[in-house]
Amino acid sequence: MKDIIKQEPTCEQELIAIKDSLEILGGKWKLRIMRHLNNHVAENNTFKKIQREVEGISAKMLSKELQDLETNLLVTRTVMNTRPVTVSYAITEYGTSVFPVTETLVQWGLNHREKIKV
Amino acid sequence: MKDIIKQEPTCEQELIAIKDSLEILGGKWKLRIMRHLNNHVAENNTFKKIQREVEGISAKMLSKELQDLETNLLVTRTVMNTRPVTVSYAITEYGTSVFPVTETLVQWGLNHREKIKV
DNA sequence: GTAACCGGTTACCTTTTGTTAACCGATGAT
DNA sequence: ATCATCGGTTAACAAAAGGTAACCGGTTAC
Repeated sequence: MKDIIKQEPTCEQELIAIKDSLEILGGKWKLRIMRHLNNHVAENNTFKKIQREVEGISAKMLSKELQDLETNLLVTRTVMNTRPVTVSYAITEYGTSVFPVTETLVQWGLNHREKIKV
Repeated sequence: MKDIIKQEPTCEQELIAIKDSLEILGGKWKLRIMRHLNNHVAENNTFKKIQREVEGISAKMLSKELQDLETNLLVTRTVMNTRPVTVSYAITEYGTSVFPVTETLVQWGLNHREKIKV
């Protein structure tokens, strides 16, 4: 007699959902990269450009994080036929679903900075 | 001639804000603990109870994470004069400001699970 | 007295994360 | 010919995060 109505998640399911999210988006860099790509969605985001603008990230980490994001279909990697060859990274349609997450983190971070200033 | 109007944060400021947030809320456990305390705000959240309900966390990690959260004024620790002594952890007023963050992560996690099921 | 529960701490270890520096082949600029 | 730029990879290493197990004092139940 189960209804088709979507059930509210239980508390346990919520904690599992957070765990799932953090497995894909957790760590120091992924959400920052996602936000950057979202903020520059119309541009040509080459490897070096991302590395310059996501402050502090090393080539090795950027390479690894972009691969992870590509694996989870959040980002695409496109080799451009320019000379010299450049590679362009772009957020996918699905990747834009991460926006609310980064947005709440931005807001919380700004608010927290205000708070501790006092 | 600066206006008092609140400025939109620049892209760089946004990335810094995310970094700030993750320094306080990042890692495997903090957001899960915060969500749990938020979901059980009316209850007596003892150490053991939290440990049972935030699945997989060890005493060591729970102890450390709760201390970190307390330091950042997101959680309070209260020793109850029960016998044997129990300790009750509660989310602070300020701690509830983290709710939007956990909420977007819950939603994203649930949605992602749906997506990869297909 | 013995065992179990509460709320942890400590030491030891592994895994993950991250850094630095060197190096690669290709292209383009001098 | 030489050097710089792009887009990385690799190796060696250090630091941070996390897990496991033993242990602590105190209390209560048997």
